[in-house]
Amino acid sequence: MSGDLVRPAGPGSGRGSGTVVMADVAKLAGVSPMTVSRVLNSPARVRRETRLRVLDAVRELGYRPNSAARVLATGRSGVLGVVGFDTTLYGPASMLFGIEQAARETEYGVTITSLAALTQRNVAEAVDRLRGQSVDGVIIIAPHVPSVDGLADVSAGLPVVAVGGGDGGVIPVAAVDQYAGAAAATRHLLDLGHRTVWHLAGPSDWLEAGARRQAWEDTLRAAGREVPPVVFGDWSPRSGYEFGKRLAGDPSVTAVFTANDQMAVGLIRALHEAGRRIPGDISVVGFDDVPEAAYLSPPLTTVGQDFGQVGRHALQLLLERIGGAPAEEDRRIIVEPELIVRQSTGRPG
Amino acid sequence: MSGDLVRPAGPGSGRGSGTVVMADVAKLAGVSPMTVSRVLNSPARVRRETRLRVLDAVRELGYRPNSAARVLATGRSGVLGVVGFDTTLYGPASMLFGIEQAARETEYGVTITSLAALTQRNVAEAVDRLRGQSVDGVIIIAPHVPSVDGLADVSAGLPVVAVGGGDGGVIPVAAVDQYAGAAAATRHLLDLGHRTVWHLAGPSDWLEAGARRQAWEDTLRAAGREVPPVVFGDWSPRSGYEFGKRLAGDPSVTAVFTANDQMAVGLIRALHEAGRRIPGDISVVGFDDVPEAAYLSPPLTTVGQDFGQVGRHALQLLLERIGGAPAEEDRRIIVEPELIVRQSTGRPG
DNA sequence: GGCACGAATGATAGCGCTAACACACCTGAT
DNA sequence: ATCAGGTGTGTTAGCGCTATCATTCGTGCC
Repeated sequence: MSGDLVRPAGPGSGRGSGTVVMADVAKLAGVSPMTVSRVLNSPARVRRETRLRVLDAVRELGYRPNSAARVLATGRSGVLGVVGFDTTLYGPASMLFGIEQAARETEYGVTITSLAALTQRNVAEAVDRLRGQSVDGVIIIAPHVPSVDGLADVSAGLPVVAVGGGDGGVIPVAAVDQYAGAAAATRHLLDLGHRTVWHLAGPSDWLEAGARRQAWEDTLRAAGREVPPVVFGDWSPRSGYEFGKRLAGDPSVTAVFTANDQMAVGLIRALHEAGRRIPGDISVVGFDDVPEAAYLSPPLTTVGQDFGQVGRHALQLLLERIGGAPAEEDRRIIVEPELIVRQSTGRPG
Repeated sequence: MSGDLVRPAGPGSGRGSGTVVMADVAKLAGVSPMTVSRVLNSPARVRRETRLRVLDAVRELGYRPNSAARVLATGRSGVLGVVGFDTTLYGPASMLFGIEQAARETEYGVTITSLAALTQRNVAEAVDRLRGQSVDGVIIIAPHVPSVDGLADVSAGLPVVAVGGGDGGVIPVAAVDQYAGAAAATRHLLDLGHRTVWHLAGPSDWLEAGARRQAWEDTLRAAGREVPPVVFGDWSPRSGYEFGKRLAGDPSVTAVFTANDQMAVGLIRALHEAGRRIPGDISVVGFDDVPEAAYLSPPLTTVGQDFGQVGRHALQLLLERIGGAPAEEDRRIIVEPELIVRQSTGRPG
């Protein structure tokens, strides 16, 4: 402390009690700062007696290491970035929660950035912003075609994994098997005896929506059934409602599969308003198994996804990468969804 | 790495993962690092011509400032911490989203920490962890009695605001007027002609749940009505369902107010199963106005809260504090909720 | 008893950035 | 010409921590 007449305004400038730094601990414990650092980072390399003395000093002074300084010195931050999109939707929100939970058990912090619009540009920018914050890795919850496209360039040198409906490719992905879930839903309706199944898809540029739509179509085709025209909703109950109003007048419709539960809610509302009974007149299957699904009127048959598990897997993939695992080609973990049959589906007629 | 030649990045956007630092930019622009710093932080102090030259160099090299170094030098991080709890619930999730949205417009980043259990100890620990990450301030979404208690000590020297149902006190609070919302809901039912109103409350240690319960009780008392026994749920549809099964057998029950929409969904399900009609036999009011509320069967009368607005206000309060506004003044911003009458409520009998 | 050898600790030098001051260089008034 | 006062830029010295090497000490060995 030579020129302490002029102190740049550091964190907690002025107040003596405010900032306890490593040197303070070192002095109190009668060791060098380096030893304090070692005690905190690789305790095994310090003699037991010394270590205890240092830890006592840490406790007595209430010392907390300054992470910015640590980052600067090591290049590692202990923080992961998560890029999300519309985190009020049940899926993304659950995903975020799952990741945060999983991260907590590993001593990693989580910084989020959500996007207003999912353009490739935006995603690139978000990743870059996170890079500026020295995150050790990034998880992208952006099950969106344009956003995942060409992500590889963006991530140069920074471990990145995607989560959700990812098509995979260059970056590792943890996801639910959307195709299997949607196929099961469609087959369930056919097995009940419905001649064919209508589908309200999610936005066409969402990967998950695409996979569900494809599975629905393939399943109908494989069974030799007619494939009704697809309609694209926007995940909202309102879009389900509008679709429902359109379908309600068509007596040939006996089964509908919507790409998420919220749209199913809107759909069912419209059908009810039109006097159609569920499942008496029309069967409905959703996707997600939101907490309310079991308690709707009628309780909704749907496809359950374990978001928490996907979050954990995504984290695991990311840690592999951070740990310097070979940038293995096409690494991915797929979680199987589960068809949950409740009372919104039944035999036709 | 200091003496390295700066790879003249190819024509395209930098694929160069080699870290570009300020000195590189300075060299390329033919100025000192300090000038680069100035261009980035207070552009007005640099001559226009120089500034443009520097910005060109920044672009050409794809330079991104290292935030850790900046934090270390300035003591400010440009990152806010958010302490959350069970971010899958609609309220907290919306809150988080609102805050993140608002923060994005101010160039602040957001780091979240969610808690498994809301004890005072945990909250203190979370705040401390965030402090270690040099956040400039903290927003606590923890509408929970024990967690807010004694938060003042924890936050010594660090700006902290609470959001949600906060009772206020030492730390500033942005919140929805829970009391007014619940009072309006209860009064609505009385105005329709119901003799009294039953209530399914939220967990007793949530501040919001307490305020809603109190308003319900006060409103009944003020109207000279009998106050039925309170039952405490856990916000889940299941707890609403169980309450509903209990109430279904009692023909004297004609109106119920549940502390959130999810519980209302469960409640309605149980009543339907018991053959009670809504609102014919029993009227139901929820709280939150989740997106599905308008499309349930029947569409749910509920109390809408503008979480986005609360998030923005919380951020505003926090920025006031960070900007060095005079401390504790029992500062708070209250947002008025809105009763949204739909079809789950009607006249009794 | 002198030597090599490992374990424990200390000294030094940055990580990349910015606050504060120092130093040009330019005006315009004297 | 001379000086005050500005403007634009460079220089220096850290922010708090850790990597690296240097140093000290104890130990075993021939």
